[in-house]
Amino acid sequence: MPRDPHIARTRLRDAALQLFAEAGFDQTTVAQIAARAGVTERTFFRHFSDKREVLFDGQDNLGKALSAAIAKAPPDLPPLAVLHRAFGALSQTFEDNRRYSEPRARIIAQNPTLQEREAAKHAALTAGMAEALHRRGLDRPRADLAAQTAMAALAYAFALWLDQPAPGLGSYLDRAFSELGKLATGAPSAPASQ
Amino acid sequence: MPRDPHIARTRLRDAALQLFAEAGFDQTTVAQIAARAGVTERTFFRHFSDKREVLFDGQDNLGKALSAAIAKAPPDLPPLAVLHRAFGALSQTFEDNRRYSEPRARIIAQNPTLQEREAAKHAALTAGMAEALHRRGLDRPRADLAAQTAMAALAYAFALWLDQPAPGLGSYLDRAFSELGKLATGAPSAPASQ
DNA sequence: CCCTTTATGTCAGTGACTGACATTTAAAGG
DNA sequence: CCTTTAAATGTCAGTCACTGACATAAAGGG
Repeated sequence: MPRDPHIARTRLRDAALQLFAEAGFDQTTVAQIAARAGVTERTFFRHFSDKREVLFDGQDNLGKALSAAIAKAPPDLPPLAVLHRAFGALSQTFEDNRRYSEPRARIIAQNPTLQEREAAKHAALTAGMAEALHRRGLDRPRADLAAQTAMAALAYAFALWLDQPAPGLGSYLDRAFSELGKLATGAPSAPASQ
Repeated sequence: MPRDPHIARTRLRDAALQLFAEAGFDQTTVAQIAARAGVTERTFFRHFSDKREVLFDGQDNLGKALSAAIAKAPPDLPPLAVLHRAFGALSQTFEDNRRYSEPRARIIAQNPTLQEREAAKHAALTAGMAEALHRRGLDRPRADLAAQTAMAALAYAFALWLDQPAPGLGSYLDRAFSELGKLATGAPSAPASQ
């Protein structure tokens, strides 16, 4: 058997993160990343489908974990409650990865094409969640709607948590899902925070 | 003053739509689009920032119209109701453009990078709506959450309407926003439609 | 008819990404 | 210990999206 592909992959990921942070995404070439990782440009593209993808490695695992958590939830729970619990079950994983999430978020914030990729990843994650809900017996349109709504709540909570880790992602999630119910009936002119 | 740029732009848009439909997005080169439009490749990139963007021409107008509709809504309306009305006000425009929406949707459905761009456009639209809500006095977090929730409802209604125009986009919108309220409390195992 | 403005043409160049084929590595089998 | 073998990587040529710099052409005003 050949050399361990995990080594090259990890080195490529680290090299890319460093270079993007140092010089910016656009100013960094794939050749530079490969050189720092000690491999060839061609090898980079064997591990990552394109230059952006190196920043989104491991998203698949997240999707699978979410689907599993959704499948395990009690069968008579309302859809949004199912998703709320699924997010809660993974909040510790997010806490553990905060070290990587932070610089990554800074890089992505500075480049439109990366934001595009992130939006697509969110959409894929959402579709996976909707599919998991559908397997529980919810019809597809409602499953889509619930998944998208829950992803909005997650993004809400995640942004607050990135800015200020204090009470923990779990608390922010509780807050976000609690806000959801108030939107249709709540005060139309709540005091602007900014 | 020089020749009318609108002519070249329109010809490029039409040529691209034709070629994408005939041969697919990946199999079509920008040089081919430019040739069919009777201009140079360079001119294509002066009108559209990249190859994908030609399929999303005019999205800015949509965003501006939405922001205007949101600003005009009665000040004491709940956020989701404001967005529901704003969508309704533009539903006729969507009906008028159905001829283009349909082939466009088919092309986008066959290419991941185009779906990526669409996700990004949705995100930008959502951000614009949230900004408009914020200008009405809603705090930013709640404005974001409301905008994202409403976009989920719009996507829901739009998909149903693309599949079957029958009762009109307005009716589908009413239905989508009505479903929203039921998600948190509704039946967990509604009969699967498929 | 000249001058200015703006759209387009021309051209050379960079860098992302791919296909085809050769080469190396590490483990399994004898 | 040597051979075999499959997976991982290297090499190389090529396409195509996209860009910067400079030249040219088409209105429209004076």
